[in-house]
Amino acid sequence: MKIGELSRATGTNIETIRYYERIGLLPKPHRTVANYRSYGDPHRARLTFVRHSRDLGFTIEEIRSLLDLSDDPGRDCSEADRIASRHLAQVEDKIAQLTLLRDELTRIVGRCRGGVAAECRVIEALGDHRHCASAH
Amino acid sequence: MKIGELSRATGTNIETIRYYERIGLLPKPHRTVANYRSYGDPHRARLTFVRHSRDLGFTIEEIRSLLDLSDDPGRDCSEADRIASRHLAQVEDKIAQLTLLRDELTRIVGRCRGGVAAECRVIEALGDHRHCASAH
DNA sequence: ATGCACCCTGTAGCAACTACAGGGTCAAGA
DNA sequence: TCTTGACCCTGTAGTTGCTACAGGGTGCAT
Ligand SMILES: [Zn+2]
Ligand SMILES: [Zn+2]
Ligand SMILES: [Zn+2]
Ligand SMILES: [Zn+2]
Repeated sequence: MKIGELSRATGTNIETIRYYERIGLLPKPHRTVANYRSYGDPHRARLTFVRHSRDLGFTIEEIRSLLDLSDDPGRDCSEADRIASRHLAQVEDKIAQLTLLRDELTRIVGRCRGGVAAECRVIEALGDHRHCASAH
Repeated sequence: MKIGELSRATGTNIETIRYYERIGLLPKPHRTVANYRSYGDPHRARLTFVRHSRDLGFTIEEIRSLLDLSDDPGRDCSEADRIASRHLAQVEDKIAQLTLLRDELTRIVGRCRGGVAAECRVIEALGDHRHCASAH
């Protein structure tokens, strides 16, 4: 399989595939006589794993650890669990933080009654955190 | 006021202040004979506006527009409202997306029963989106 | 005079890509 | 046979919003 096919098969940008190879996340594939990259099913599976993990918000370094783990089938899987749990906690933190932000923004947006910038409550609120109802 | 004082007064890293000046978000301040930056209250207010807007998640370009608006007090403020509303909508989208992610991660993390990597349900789930209950 | 805190410029690094520029390869159609 | 177009290659630079130096200068106290 050439890089364009792998790209279509996994929904990954070609440049991204080459990027993953450069940073050592994907192994270097064989080359054809024309120096084209040539991939097999294990490459496809690995890239699918990477893309899916990225879609779930894992960082490249986390994915690197997860791949190391899955390359070593006899190892204890508790590290995978730890990485995923920590990531879940981060997502929960982020949701909490964005929820505060949303509430504050809702309040700010709701204050504008139209008119000129000098009297705009949105601009006023942005200039002074003391108008805010919570930390953020 | 020297840059260190402005930094403490606004809770902004010194390097960040110089960065904002470089990209034209803050005006160039006067310099002392020793070539030190010298700030006044309007600078402090502007930087406070910038930091608070950043804390609320606005991008630098959005802040640039908001500052342009507040520099021109007679202008109609509807653009400020539009920028803030659009940002609010983006935050809401992000929350929705992260909530889906959280649910999926919760499901994935809950599947691990310990054991070796070869049989780990977490690693299995990361490798195949078909194990997922929703899009993400 | 010497130490220390502070300031200066300019450049490079971070994450995770994305977008070229400038070239090579290959199969199909006129 | 020639050419067109789709594909591939490498290498580098851009994106966002900072942050971290390196290598120097300034100002005040001891
Ligand atoms: Zn308004
Ligand atoms: Zn606030
Ligand atoms: Zn497991
Ligand atoms: Zn999935």
